[in-house]
Amino acid sequence: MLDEPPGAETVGKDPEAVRKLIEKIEASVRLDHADRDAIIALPYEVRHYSRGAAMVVEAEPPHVCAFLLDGWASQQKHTDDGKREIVGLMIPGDFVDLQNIFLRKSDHEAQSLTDTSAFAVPLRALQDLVFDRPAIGRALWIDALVAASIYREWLVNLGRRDALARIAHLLCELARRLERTGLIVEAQYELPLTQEQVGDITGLTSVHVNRVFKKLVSQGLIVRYGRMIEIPNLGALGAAAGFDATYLHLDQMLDRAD
Amino acid sequence: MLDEPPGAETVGKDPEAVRKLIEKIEASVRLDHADRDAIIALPYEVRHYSRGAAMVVEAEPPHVCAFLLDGWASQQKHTDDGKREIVGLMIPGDFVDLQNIFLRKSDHEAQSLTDTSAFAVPLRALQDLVFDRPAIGRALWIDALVAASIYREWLVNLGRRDALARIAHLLCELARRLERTGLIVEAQYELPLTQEQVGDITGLTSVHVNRVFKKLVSQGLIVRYGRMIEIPNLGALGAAAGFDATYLHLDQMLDRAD
DNA sequence: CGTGTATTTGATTCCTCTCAAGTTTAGTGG
DNA sequence: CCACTAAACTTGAGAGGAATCAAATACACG
Repeated sequence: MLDEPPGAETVGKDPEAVRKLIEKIEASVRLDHADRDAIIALPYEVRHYSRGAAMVVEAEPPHVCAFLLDGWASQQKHTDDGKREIVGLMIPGDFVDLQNIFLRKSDHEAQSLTDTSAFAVPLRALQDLVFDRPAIGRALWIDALVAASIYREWLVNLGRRDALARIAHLLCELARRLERTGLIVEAQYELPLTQEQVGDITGLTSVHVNRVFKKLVSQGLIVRYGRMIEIPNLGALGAAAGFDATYLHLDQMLDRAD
Repeated sequence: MLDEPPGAETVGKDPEAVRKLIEKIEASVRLDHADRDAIIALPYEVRHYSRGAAMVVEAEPPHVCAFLLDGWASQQKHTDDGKREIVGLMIPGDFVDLQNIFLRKSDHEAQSLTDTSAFAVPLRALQDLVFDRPAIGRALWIDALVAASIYREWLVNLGRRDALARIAHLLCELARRLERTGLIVEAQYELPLTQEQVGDITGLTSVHVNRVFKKLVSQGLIVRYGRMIEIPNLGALGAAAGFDATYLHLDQMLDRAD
């Protein structure tokens, strides 16, 4: 059905994956039977991507939108002299390419940061769903707008915070986002990013990221076990970061009476 | 009909304003008669805002979405220690608060940078329009997604470019955006921003912005007459900035055959 | 024309980068 | 299962770009 890019392997159907997508959408809007049936009727494939595989290719017309079932992915752009900036992170439960749903070509690329599996839907089918099923359309709007809100907060992070606050802020954000997916256990989570990638997110070099990590550890704000991060006191880390979770719009995820 | 915030003055109806909104939407999608009638039937007010007036208030439930008819506006956020970051710029033809259309409270504030006039529509009416008229819904999706694309490019700007390239990039972007609105005359446009505001966009101090401006002038990349900026050679400035206009998705603005 | 705002300029400091090298970890094949 | 290798992490020294502090000049507005 869909062409298969390198690094991706199609594994076919999986009712469990459909259930996860419905659950995700129902976190922000109320669906009726027709809405759920429309999702169930979506043409789709579950795909596995190996670490580092391209999920969205820049300057190409996007054909597929992927809902992340497992693993992490990133959006990134490059300057003309080859420097990289990671402009977005996607974790399980996020859409990888909703940003391209109505655009003719992608202004960025997306790749998997770990081995990932995703629910891939042809763009055309998703576009139709947005207009045919208003409740689903609203959920996708909300998802895209929250992603934009995160971009705005990252702009503040890069523009107005020093290196320590930037990294602390990133760690706080990930803690709050992973919490919702149940990926936090005893204030710990795995951060599947190299220090170079953390630098590409925060506008720093990997050398400086390393120094800041050590400083965060020495101040007792985090504990590291390999790539596991423990945040013994999220409030303290948040204070160091100037973190305020409003921009994550977590309240959108509760049931809304309208 | 709508409550009037301080600094804003409602001036009532204006058929010319409705025409401009329709024109803007028709730049990206094809509308039929019913679509146009739905826009004409929108409840709205034309409002004037004086320079510095709040157009969107942070943490408050947004009630109105404004389409900018004249003047410039900005989106901004603050760190907990009071530093400001301007995360978005709106020029005539942009929506001021589309980012909040489906969110319960705003994560940022918006204010006018000059005296402005805007076409203000109650959010509820705009939400209904998105679902009742798919063509209009698509146009608003595109607008929101292009705004998000600009956020991504600004992230690259802050994370990976030095001061000179950052400011050069901003000037290139504005040149291309203003061009579409006919606000460029003989490679010149008015930049209604103080150097402090340019610093708030680019993550720099006003002192350093001043020095970079002088450097851009001494290199012949720009000429300044007060707040008029002349770009004698957009290609040269673009090269200094590493500017690539793809992210503005200007091709979305042509007619699309689908 | 006075007054507050914005711009300009200089001197100094410091945060982060760059360059360089060593160490640890993870992955691979014999 | 261990040796080998590449990638990732760590540490140090020195350089540099932008911030900070301070003050003077230019400009807009009532």
